[in-house]
Amino acid sequence: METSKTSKKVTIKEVAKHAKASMSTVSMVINNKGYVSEEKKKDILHSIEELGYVPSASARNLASNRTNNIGFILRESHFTLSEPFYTRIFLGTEFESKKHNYYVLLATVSDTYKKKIDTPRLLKERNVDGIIIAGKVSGELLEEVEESGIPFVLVDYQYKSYPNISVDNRNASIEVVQYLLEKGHKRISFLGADRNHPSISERLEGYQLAMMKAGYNDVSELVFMDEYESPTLQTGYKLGAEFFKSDAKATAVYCVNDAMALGFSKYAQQHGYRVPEDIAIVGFDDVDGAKFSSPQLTTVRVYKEQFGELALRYLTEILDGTDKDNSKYERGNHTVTVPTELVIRQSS
Amino acid sequence: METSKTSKKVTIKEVAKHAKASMSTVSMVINNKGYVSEEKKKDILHSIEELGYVPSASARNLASNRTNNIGFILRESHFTLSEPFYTRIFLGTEFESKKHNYYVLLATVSDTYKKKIDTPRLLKERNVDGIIIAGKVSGELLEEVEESGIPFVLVDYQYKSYPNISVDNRNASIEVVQYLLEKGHKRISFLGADRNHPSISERLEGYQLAMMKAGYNDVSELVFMDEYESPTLQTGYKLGAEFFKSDAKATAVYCVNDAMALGFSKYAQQHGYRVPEDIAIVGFDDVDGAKFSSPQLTTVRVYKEQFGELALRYLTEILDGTDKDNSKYERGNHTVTVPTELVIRQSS
DNA sequence: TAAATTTATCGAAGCGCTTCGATAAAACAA
DNA sequence: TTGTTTTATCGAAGCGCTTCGATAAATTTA
Repeated sequence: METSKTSKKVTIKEVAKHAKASMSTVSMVINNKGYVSEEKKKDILHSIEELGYVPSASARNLASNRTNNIGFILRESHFTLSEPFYTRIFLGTEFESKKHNYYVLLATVSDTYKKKIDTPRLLKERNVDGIIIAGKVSGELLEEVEESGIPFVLVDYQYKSYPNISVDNRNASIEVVQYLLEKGHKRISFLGADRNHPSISERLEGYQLAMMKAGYNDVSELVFMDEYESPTLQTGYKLGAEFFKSDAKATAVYCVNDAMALGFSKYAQQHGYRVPEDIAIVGFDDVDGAKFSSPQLTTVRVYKEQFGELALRYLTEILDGTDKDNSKYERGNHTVTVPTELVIRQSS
Repeated sequence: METSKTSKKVTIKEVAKHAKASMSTVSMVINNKGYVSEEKKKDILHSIEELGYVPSASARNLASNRTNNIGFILRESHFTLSEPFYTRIFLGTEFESKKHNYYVLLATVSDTYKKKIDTPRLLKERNVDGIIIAGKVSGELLEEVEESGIPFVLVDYQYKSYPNISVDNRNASIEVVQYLLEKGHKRISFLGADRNHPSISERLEGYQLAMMKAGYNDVSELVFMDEYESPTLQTGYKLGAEFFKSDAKATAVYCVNDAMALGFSKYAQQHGYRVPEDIAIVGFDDVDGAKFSSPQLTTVRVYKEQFGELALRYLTEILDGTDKDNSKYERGNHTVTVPTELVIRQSS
């Protein structure tokens, strides 16, 4: 690409003149649609190179009535979490957006979302073609987005039958249990929290399913849930106390996430239990801390970037109307599932 | 605001008709410029409300030759750091951007930036009015941005005499040393790393200055630097070993950041030194971990969100040409300084 | 009181694209 | 061969705004 002599902006008109074509033909080449002969196309492409032409986003947007922006809505507290889970998802979206020529506009919403008052600007101004909503957000917001008519997908959260990208929680749980059974564990506990969170209940279901399949029909005394707490390190620690005081007598614990696993592990070690000799521990998420804990935590890895990528891809498919092929979506037609991987480390 | 009957988009034309004014007058009201009588203004504002008019971003941008976007450039690795330092700065920018009616476009660049190849799309397409660059980035990138002619400011990094927002490192250091002296410490050590990082060398200078003022003219045996390492937990741990083997005999250590402080603290405690009884420790940054460590870390708090806010504000001032009043910028005319706060906890 | 300036309003051009016919040549069918 | 359909190209309208004069009334200045 030659840098043009003057730094004046090159327009499609000049490209057209240079390539001895009409503006419309140039436009067709740029957008790769309509009928253009190979020669003409080559000429035009060449002129574009030569002149260093870059289309003006605003002009295209105005003319085509699209914005080329995707909104990414996230709760503020989720964004600044020290574990960069959602940050990574956002990054994945960012990456993928380049391929599809979208810009991603981030909008954080407060945890106490109020309809009409806190409406993200990008929604109000309709400055996006589609929206990605990550993590659990207020139902009011979801309804507002739906009312707007702007296509959207949820990531790592489910609500009604809105399209969403989710971790394959059930299968991941089954895999964990099977792994633990193969390791020779007879009694495997489940450590959970907040029952309202879809991910948690799905993980529990997967666990129950796998246990049942292995002949354990009643796992109730093996399940430890702090149903009204968030799945944090503290909750894990607390449940650790309950666990060791109970007569669960499990030799392995499957924790609903890494934070809880780390909390549980801390309790265990502080009270003289060796990990994994006395008690094996498996977590979920594969946060950074999992690899650096001692012992290093066996866990289910979730590919966060991929999560964001998939969300964007799914959304663009909806936007481009290439969403026909629902066959590839695994659970029903509104959920896309991202695979996980069991990462075996020292804690099991 | 009434929701219009049909969900068809309301344009400025309809507002004009409704308010019995011309499009140009409506435009002037929206942009708050030119001459418009109070009554007319009221009418127009009323019509805007009534029709639920929201200006089309693309149309304004095309007509006014601005984009209303601000680019935020960040190294990818800085974005996914588990300590959300830059993430918070970004968030601050996001917040402030709402007030100024800008959208923030994030562009992450790889750590091995290659000119022309890795040029962020928003730069190539010139889809921003101004750019914020956070943290240390490749000089090539900086030059490319400069060449583009798009106004920019650096955040938490300095390069040549480009406009930047920085922590007031010198004064913060002085405050730390004075605090420690008042606490009765006679020998105060400094723990640092990577000497090329402007922040680190400034903190060292501040330390030296304050010590000198207190009558300690030669602090060389009190300073521990791993000049070619990054200021990480590991580096802090390593320097801990050096420190206790040396004959610095300091009773307090001022660490260049929290990560190092935590590493140092870990070494100290593992080797039987009590914090703060045997050795007082002060960090820098006030990361989340500082509050949760044991003992809780005394540190210099940096207001990350404010950082981002200031950057955006500074940039908009440049863009709007309201940058005349340089008097408020403290060190020279290209650096804006954000204040810090000493947070006293248990480690000192 | 006349001239100059400020205030108020409007029409129209134009920002740089996309897209909708119109037109015609080339390819295919009947 | 004649009619259809497909391929190729172009001109022009128009997307929704901003902004530049033009015009004129109101206000200030000389």
